Amino acid sequence: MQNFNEETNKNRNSRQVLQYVQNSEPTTRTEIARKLSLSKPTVSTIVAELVEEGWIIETGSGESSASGGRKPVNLMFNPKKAYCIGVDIGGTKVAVGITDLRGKLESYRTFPAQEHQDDSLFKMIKHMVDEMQEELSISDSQIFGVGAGVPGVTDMETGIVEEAPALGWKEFPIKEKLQNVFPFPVYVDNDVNIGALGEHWRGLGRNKRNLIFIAVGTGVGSGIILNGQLFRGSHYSAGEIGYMVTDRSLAKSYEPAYAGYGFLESVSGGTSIGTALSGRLGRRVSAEEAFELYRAGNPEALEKLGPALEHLGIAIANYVSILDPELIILGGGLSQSFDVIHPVVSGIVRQYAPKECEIVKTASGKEAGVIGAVALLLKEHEGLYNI
Amino acid sequence: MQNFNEETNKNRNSRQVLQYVQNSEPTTRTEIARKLSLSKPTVSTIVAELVEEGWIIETGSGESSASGGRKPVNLMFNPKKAYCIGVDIGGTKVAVGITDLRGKLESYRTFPAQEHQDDSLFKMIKHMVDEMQEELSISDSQIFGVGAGVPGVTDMETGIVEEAPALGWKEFPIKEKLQNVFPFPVYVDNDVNIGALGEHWRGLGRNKRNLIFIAVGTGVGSGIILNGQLFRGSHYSAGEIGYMVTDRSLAKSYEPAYAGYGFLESVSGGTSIGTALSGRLGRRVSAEEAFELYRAGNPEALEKLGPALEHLGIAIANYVSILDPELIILGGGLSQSFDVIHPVVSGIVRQYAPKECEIVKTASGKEAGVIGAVALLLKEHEGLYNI
DNA sequence: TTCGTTTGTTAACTTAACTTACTAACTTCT
DNA sequence: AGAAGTTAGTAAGTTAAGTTAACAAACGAA
Repeated sequence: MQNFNEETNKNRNSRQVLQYVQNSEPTTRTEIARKLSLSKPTVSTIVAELVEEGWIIETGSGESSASGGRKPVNLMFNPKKAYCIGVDIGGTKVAVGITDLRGKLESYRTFPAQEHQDDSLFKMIKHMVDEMQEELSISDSQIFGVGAGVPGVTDMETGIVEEAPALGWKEFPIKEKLQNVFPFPVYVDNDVNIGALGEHWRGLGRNKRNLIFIAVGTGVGSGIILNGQLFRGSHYSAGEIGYMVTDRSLAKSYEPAYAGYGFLESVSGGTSIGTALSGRLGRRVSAEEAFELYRAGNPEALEKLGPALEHLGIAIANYVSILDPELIILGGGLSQSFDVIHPVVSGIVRQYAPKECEIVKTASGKEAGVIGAVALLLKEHEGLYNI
Repeated sequence: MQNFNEETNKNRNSRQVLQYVQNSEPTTRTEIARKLSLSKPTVSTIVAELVEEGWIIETGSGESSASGGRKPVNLMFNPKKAYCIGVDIGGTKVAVGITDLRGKLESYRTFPAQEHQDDSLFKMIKHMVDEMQEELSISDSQIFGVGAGVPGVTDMETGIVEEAPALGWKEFPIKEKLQNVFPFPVYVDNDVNIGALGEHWRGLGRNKRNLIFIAVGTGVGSGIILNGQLFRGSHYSAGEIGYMVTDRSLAKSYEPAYAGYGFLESVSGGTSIGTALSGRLGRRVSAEEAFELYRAGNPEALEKLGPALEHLGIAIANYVSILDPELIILGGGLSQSFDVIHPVVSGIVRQYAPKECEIVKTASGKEAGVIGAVALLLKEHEGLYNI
């Protein structure tokens, strides 16, 4: 029974049990046996092993049922069995954190990205992690692995960043670089995918099978979770909503906001909104300021921002038409102006898409990137433990 | 070892072996053992069972390898172990066929849809199948099951057609109706999903992990295969490309071609193309005729058809931006004018989408619907056999 | 205190892998 | 032609990981 193809049967069952305990705390051996349709002895041996290894903790006995009988032993998942490192590399700052297996942040720190280049960056990351480990007295053997997010198209498997304009990287072997400083398994993906994973694991997308995370900032990008799995596409470029065209006539003459920018981000991205209004008003306006003016009913702002929001709305409606997701989560810098964006976008979705779809603003804070990176690690890592 | 959760381990391995034999004919016990990393004895016992049951046939011995040694016994999959019924219900005609497990059509016949309504339709289908079974001398016990395609939004699980305008159905329990006449497992899905499954199984999409099948006819619809699995969305309405908006300004004023029609099918669907040109020329023109005039360089046709094709191109480019598929297959009535459509569409995709994507015309014939329906049956059926 | 109930364990059995050791069949080298 | 070397497939025995059946432990209530 050693092998049914790379994965032993026992391991499967152990994983199922551990997963069940996680999702149904507190639980008992008998309950597990019933729910997973395994026999009681099987569950007992598996639980014994998991308790031995420290994945599961027996906590006092629970309540016996109405009709009497022996009280069950409560079983709880032990989220401190191991710790995870999450790294969120952004254009301006780098965030590093250590979480437990539940995604609870135990320690977190950031440093400016620009000060360091190439190898010095990774030494700095390692240094931060070492400090945090010391602080929390977590030994290397307790570390499960490293997950990292990068703002650019990334090949999960080779770990090479095809292109990350914000960092000036091209064909950059980030996984290798991280692996050089960390003696743990390393997983890398792009920042929007990480955002989607984070929302699915710990954010508003918990228990949703199909969701889209859209980050509207300088550019517009999105991560797609279908059937509970991140969908990356054939060339790791699924979710490039920034390239969506929402106006045939306009598309013929549009100018990319930056080289390599797509249509949508050129008409609805943060930079474009700012510059468009700046041109109209004759002074430099930031995107936030533009929204502020829009809220105040400034006519120029209404004139310039209105269409930008409509384009975004159409792009999202198109997403709904194609993928029929359960939930769309908006994140990124512009999600601060969700109060302005939401009515326009959801009106357009209702008007044009065949099905409705809830659209919400992300509830995660600054640490979302780090937690998403940890979600990536736990999803991809082929260990006993799995989200 | 009875249960690791609904599915025994043995069954998994049997299925893997059978699948391997199918895809790698002819093969041998030793090769299977190597490729699936199972031991030789294990493979021998599994193969013995499969031969006993008739799934696998031993054909003469093969060639021994370069360095000598005993000649292996060649193993072949037996596609005649069972037969499948495929039903393709269209607005104008109904097609029924019987195929073997490879999807080879053994018998096929059609009849007009309108002549029959409600229960009479299903009696007719059953009658046709009975005739074909007799002709081929296939007993009920050899029938694997029934797959069926319907032109409308269909809930795979309950088997209820939400709405099929072409047939005048609403909340129609088609699975139940078919189950009433057939004593075999029945699976139903909508026609574009079936088209996608057919292309993936026997068409141009073989061995592709991610593909889109787009049917351009009266309306525009699509089926999505991601990671080798049909993606249906949260409300069974994924792939509704007909609702995609490709022009913000135009969308504000467009009139649906029919009630419930989306933007894209209203500007690029077959009916709209015909009527648009009819209006311009002052006489009734069919879509085919419109393409004919376009090929001949007729200025009115260029003026009306050009934008329609561009809208379709943008919709497909948006698809590529979002899903990054490996292949897009065009089908439906208008794919006859692929020579006209392809240059426009692929030019637009190259211009606006972040990655390239091959776009081809379906190579399947009239029987595609029946074969796709069989593909659905084999995908969904939880038997030993699986595509 | 005793009885019914529920939890969890122990013991014996079953299944389906595995390993090791074989036979069978074939090629090639001498 | 016969020996040596190679590869295919089988037989016998072992091991892992389940199963069922029976029982001990713990508890509530009559």
